Amino acid sequence: MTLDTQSIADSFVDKPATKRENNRATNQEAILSAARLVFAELGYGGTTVRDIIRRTDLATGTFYNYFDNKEQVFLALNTQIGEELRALLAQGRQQAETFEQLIANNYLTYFTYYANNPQNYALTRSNRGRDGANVNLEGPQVKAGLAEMQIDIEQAMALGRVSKVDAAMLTAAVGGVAFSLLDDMMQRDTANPEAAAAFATRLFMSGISS
Amino acid sequence: MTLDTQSIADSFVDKPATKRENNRATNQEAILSAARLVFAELGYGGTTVRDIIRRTDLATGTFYNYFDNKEQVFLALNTQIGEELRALLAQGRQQAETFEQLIANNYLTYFTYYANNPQNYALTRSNRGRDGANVNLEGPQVKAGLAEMQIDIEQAMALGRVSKVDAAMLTAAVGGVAFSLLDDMMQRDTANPEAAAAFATRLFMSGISS
Amino acid sequence: MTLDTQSIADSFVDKPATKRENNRATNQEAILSAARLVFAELGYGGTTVRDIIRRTDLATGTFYNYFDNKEQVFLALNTQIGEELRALLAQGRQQAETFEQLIANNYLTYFTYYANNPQNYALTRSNRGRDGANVNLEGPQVKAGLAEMQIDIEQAMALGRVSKVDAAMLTAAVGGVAFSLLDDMMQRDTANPEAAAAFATRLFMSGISS
Amino acid sequence: MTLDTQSIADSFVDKPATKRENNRATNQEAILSAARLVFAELGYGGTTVRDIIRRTDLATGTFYNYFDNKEQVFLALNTQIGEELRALLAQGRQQAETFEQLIANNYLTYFTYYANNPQNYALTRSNRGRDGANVNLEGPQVKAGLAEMQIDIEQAMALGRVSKVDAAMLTAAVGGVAFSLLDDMMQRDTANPEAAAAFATRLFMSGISS
DNA sequence: CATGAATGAGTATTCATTCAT
DNA sequence: CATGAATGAATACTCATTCAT
Repeated sequence: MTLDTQSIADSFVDKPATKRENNRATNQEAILSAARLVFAELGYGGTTVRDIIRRTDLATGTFYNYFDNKEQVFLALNTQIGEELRALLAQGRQQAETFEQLIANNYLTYFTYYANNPQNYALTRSNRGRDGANVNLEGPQVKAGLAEMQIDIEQAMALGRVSKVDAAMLTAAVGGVAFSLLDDMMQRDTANPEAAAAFATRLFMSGISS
Repeated sequence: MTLDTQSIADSFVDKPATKRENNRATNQEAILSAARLVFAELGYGGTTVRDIIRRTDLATGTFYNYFDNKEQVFLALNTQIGEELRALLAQGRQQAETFEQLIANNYLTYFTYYANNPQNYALTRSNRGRDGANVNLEGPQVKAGLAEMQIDIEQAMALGRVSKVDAAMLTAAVGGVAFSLLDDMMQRDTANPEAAAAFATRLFMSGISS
Repeated sequence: MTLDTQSIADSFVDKPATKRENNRATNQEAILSAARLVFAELGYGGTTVRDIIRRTDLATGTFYNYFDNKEQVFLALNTQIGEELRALLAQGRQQAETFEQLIANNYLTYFTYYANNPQNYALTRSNRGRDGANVNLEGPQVKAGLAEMQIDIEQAMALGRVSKVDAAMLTAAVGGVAFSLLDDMMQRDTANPEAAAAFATRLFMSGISS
Repeated sequence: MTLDTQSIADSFVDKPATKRENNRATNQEAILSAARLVFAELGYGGTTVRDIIRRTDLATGTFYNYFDNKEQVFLALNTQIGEELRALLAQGRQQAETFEQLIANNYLTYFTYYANNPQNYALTRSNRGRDGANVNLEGPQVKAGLAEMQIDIEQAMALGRVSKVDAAMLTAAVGGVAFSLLDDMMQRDTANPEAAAAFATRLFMSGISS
């Protein structure tokens, strides 16, 4: 976290960060960091702004200098995770030469990411906004990620690397398996991303018939 | 549901309910019905008891003559749907002679049920607040349903009808595909349960490799 | 209790109690009896009409056929105890030939009554009305009892049986000692009305100077 | 109380409170002051937090910035009075050289205190709901005060200044007479603490026999 | 900008009382 | 008269947000 802040500050090379700017970045990061913990613990609905600010050495009013309300912090947090993860996934797809590699890379990346960031897993699982949207399946980041994957899937179909089926359904299925196997993996005593990825890949490549 | 209504109607013929009993049943149903709508619209966390009874011509206090609190109505609603659906699914599995039939029957039953009960779909998609639990994946009814399915899957494996793989993972995958294809189907203009079921079945039987 | 009801019914000799009249007396007594217990347990403020009726096999609505509200039952209960006790006290005073006897008789009667009726003691201690009145010291029954005692005290003074002091103060003091020694006695493991009465009598007759 | 006010005023001179600190003290006092009035009027049970805050120009939520609930304000109020009074009483006993002086000092202090603070008298007379406890006789402050007095009484007995009797009973009697004579005094047109104290003292020293 | 007290709308729940049956 | 469900006013308490310092 210190690293992040540092690097953000460093990027203003020309006009070196004044004390104030530094504080601004620090405070914002402090709020995000506290929010990540609290959302993971109490869930979105159960979390209050005061819960977040309490885990900070800031005052309640200060929160509103950085975010409009609870939803915005939550969004920022999810955007952060989403972008990070989507970048990793896209990279994995680009390096794939076969459809199987594409699938395998993506699952391994996905399961490994959360196995290494259980904090973010908990956050992802705590989702829900006033509108009843399930961020797990419907959050803007997830939608974006699935849309990107669907494009690559369609491309693979066009290239004949995979039999032509309903691309939307296939994408949905890939996502659904990802979510459910992730849950299965995370509630086991020791997470085994490789096993989960292998299972999912085999399923998509050849099914499970005997 | 049609059956229920019918049997209620029948009971008026044989043993006419007193006006009071009648009223009691009517009110209970009114609350449940209103709750179904509101939960679907606002989600579990976003729903207040007042929201529910506002959609009723009953007084606030009356709510508490029927349910202890918001959670209890939600539970009642989900139990109702869950039991109904699980019964249908179990029946479908029992009638299956091959693993493919088992999978196919279940998916068709599942997708058809929600296609015919969009109201219940919306409810199922609304979720829990406080504890961050996602009813879609973790509600007691869903858990029970998946547990039942896992038993049948293990049996199929024991009988050699399907290759032996990690039963928990397979069950999770079956569930994940169900949820994600359901979402995909429901947000299309016209739901096509047969297509979704066929897609899912083929996926599990032979994968999608070209 | 059965005796009471019986005797009330018996008093209508000419027009022997119909089943309904009998029920009316029975129900009223059932409510009073339940109320006595509940008030003693929960205090006046903590008691609800439903608490009372719950200890009865009557329905909520029935309560209002017998009493206007909680306060009225409470009043009825206190009136009952008050009249009973006042009668005993008056009798004791009438039999006294000296002032000492008067004091002694009254204290012994008073302490003995509550020692034998701890239920009523608890009730008496639970007092309070919406107006903040302390029934212990200010309830109408207590006021009446003290007024009666004051008359006898004034008479004793007129007869020269006791030195002339402010009769109101003396009456208040007699009452205050009664209440405080009663509390002291009731919270001991075994109540000793004789000891308490002896102490109080000696105090009023000759003080406690060495 | 005069002293307190004075010292608060003094503190403004030396270390002028910030406007915020000042306001905080003002609000706290406003709540306590309003509570004193309302409790006196409606009794503890009859008082609601809204009743208190309504007599203030503060908002409902503000109450909870200062006190956890109704009970806490009540406690604060009683603690305040109790400590003040107990200090005065203890001082009076320490200055006494004979048992008569001890009794006389205490009664005079007690009656004078309430004669000068009728507001506090009313508060003291208001009482507890839920548990049926009578603050007049059983509040923690009163209990503490009586316990302190009992110790001094036992000491006086040990020193032979007063005949040995049951110390608990004697303490209870002293308390009972204090409460009842206080009530008697306060409901007269003009309170006469000296007369009440003289009466009580004489009673305890030599009784009232002719 | 930071602070943290003040605000007051909002929510769950209770309970005395009424009234149709 | 008995019943017990319906009523809705009332209460305690929370929390997002504002704003004077």
